[in-house]
Amino acid sequence: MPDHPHASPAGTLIAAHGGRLTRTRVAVLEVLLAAGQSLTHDEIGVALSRNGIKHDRVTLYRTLDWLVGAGVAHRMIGNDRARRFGVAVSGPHEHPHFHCDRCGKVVCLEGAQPAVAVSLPGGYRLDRTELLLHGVCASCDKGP
Amino acid sequence: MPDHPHASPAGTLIAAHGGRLTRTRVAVLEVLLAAGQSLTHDEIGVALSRNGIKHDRVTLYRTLDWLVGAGVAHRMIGNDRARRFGVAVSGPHEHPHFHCDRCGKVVCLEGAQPAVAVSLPGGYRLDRTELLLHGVCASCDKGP
DNA sequence: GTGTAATTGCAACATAGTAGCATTTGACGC
DNA sequence: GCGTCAAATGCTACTATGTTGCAATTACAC
Repeated sequence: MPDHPHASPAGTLIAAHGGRLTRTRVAVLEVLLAAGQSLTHDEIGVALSRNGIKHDRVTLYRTLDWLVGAGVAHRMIGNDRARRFGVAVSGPHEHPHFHCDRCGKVVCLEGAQPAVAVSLPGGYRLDRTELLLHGVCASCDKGP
Repeated sequence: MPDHPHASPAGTLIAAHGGRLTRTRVAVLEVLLAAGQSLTHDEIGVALSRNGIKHDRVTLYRTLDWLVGAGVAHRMIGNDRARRFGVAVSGPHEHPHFHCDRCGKVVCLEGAQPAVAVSLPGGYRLDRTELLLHGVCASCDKGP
């Protein structure tokens, strides 16, 4: 394992949120940073194993919960009812998502959330809106 | 139990889709029609029991699958990662949904989906967009 | 180095949904 | 009405996803 974990971007990010710097946290965050897209617990677990990081299923869940609580990562629910995690790039999570109906991949779209005007029933209070685009991603569209 | 199941709106709807008219199907569809909002399998199960309809958990899943396959009902995933079912009122499911973050209730909003312009990465193909509004519903906002 | 509270790892539990298969039953022809 | 038969049901058992409790370990402050 690297002997200067504080030097990595992941380590810096964790320290900045007052968390203890542990093997699993650094590794998970590095996976998320490298992925550039949302991943399920399972995909993250596989990536950790590939990187030679021994870990427990529960620890992974708790690590991700901590990352979400610290505002470092965000969580969303896919059509397959599995939660997906990604790094929270810019504060509140106010940008559209694209969900590939073929492979289940979820990517964050860069453009800001377009303002939408919807009439809510009386008494309802709106906190935030989430725009989800469904379709087929580039890699799935090429291959069969 | 009623002795003329074909006479009910639920019975007519089922027959129109070439399905067999069974106790569970009629009862489930009646519950959905009466609800006016999306329900989880569990909520539907409770409603069935209240109506004195004996049923099995698996049968309920399969009944709901059939209803979705026949285009009579639609399915969506809530933040609690449970599937919710509702009657498909108007063909494709192209209207916004409101999700109450307090009680988890999901309601279909009547207004049509506003057109949104989002730039998709190259090679991505868009099928449909889903607009999800998060907030607190009227009944949750009143009571603590 | 030592103390201590945050993390981890394990086992058990919980919830949502699916699969296989024997039994029951709705629809249809008679 | 009565028999036939595939569709639908009701079991049991299983998978997948996620959570809880608790004892052992470990990062960090001193």
